[in-house]
Amino acid sequence: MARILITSAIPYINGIKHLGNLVGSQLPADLYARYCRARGHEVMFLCATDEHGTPAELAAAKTGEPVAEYCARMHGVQAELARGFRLSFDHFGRSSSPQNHHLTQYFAGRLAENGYIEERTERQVYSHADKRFLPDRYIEGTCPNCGYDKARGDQCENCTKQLDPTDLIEPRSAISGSTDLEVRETKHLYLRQSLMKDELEAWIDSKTDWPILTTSIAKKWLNDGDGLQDRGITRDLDWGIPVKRGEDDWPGMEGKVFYVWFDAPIEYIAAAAEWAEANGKAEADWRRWWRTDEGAEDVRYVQFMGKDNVPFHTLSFPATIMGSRDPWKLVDYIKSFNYLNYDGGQFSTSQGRGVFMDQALAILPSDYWRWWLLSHAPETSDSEFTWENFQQAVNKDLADVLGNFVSRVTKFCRSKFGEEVPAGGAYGERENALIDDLYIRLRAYQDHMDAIEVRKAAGELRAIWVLGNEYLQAAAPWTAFKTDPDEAAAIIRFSLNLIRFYAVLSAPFIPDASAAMLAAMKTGAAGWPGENLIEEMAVLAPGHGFETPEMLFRKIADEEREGWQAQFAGQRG
RNA sequence: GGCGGAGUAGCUCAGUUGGUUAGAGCAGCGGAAUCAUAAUCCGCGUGUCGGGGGUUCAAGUCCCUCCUCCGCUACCA
Repeated sequence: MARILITSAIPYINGIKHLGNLVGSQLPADLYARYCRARGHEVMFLCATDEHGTPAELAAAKTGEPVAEYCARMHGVQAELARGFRLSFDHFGRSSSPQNHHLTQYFAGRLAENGYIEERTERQVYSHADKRFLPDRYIEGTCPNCGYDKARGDQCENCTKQLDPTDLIEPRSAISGSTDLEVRETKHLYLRQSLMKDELEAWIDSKTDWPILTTSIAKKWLNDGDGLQDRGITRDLDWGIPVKRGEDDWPGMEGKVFYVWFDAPIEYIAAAAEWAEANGKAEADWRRWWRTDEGAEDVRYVQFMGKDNVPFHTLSFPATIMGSRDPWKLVDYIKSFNYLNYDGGQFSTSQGRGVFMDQALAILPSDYWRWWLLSHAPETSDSEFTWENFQQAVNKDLADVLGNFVSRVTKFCRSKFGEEVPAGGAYGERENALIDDLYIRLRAYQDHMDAIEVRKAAGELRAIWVLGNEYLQAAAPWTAFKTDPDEAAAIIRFSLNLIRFYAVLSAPFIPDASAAMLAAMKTGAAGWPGENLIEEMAVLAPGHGFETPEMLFRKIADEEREGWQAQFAGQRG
């Protein structure tokens, strides 16, 4: 029994996420959270929407909504989709919450007190037409290097040269197209990460068990060029958390807000505070997860994210926490993922390429997606979604191997013994041998889940399902029934117990199917199997009633797959 | 350009600190069975481990070099 704090990278509010986003953070985080709960650990699983920044303002402007309303609406949409995918957040918060306002301002105050904040005056491009300062990438113009006329202020996409907005010839606003631009001076706060470079490096070096993907990215940022750079943490925007020094105003910073990458990770903490408020808990109830001086000393904190988020989670956010010189909980393990590609290219939110969360749920139940995505999670390298692979894997693994096992056992029993666990006969050598095999694979499955090796865990779970079919095929109760009905009864009794066993083990991956299997066996979600699997295979005793379930998983037909291939070949409408 | 990741059977991928005939699932071929969603089970894998060179008694596994793909490169989030 341990206490495990789990956070998933918080999805940006701007639109519906695609399956690549889902498998990179929220879905594996949910798998781990469900597994940890099943093992009897106390879990706090938090996520939220990341709501601030220029893209949110622009998206809201596009729909004509006030940005706060837009974010509230989109938060609702994302929360509904999270429910659709059975993401078991203890709380799905919002980075725009009052709790996050308070905490973000608090952290800024503490950092300032400790000398980690510096005011710098810099020159940025202001657009009169848009009435806003423009981030570099929102400025377009002609590249001085290659002449490309849609070069962005940060980099030319044509010749890949890094640019400064002032380098551009005939610069214009990418938002309005206006050329009425002006370079203005503006004052911003910088987080002096460079002062914490050694401290951060020592901390990273102590994390010898982290994935290489995680530590190599962190070290690159620590040592690249002149080393870790200070980072601007404020912006000239309307939508965001007003810059304050704790409770106090910050002279000279009126009308400015914190930069999203400062306030977004703090939302991990604020989400716990939101959870407390939403559930009528006390302050101490959430602080025991986050303050090592208030009960979090024994908490293990695990973060899930795509590789693009690693620098912020290995450096900026830890710098924020360390710099506060408060005993806030630092992350213990960072599980990072590569990208999932779509049919030969990238998933793309901006281009609407690929399958998005709402579209996926409209096509098939969440378990199908959960199973495929998790069993193909891009852990060691980028991986690829193709419709053929999806169809084959889902049909074979879920319908043929698991679903059909449940079907053949329950239907055979119904026709020969009725819908209750049959009495008679006894488990023998064959069952003991299977129990030995199950035990070995169960241990391997648990080891992989403990290590958050998602694909390997999925492979082991599948192998456990296969053991049932192998057993049934070898034991052949349909043959035994003709000469020795008691032997057939024992085989089926064992098999019915296997269904319950599978339901328990499979729940982290396919929670709905697991619940359907338990309901069919008329049993509740009992605990995770212990060391003694012989007892486990006797939970459903002779006479225990069950229902022959409806088909657990239907198969994807070729015509359907072809239809979806065509439907998703173009851009999202 | 710099940094990082990847390139292993038709497909998707495993391959600890270098060590017996390089593995799994799917697909394919052959067989068994007929309880079941025509599902299941058994058997069958010589693939230049991206190319080349080197270290070693021994390399997919270490070193060098080249090629290809991808990501990041700090004001997108």
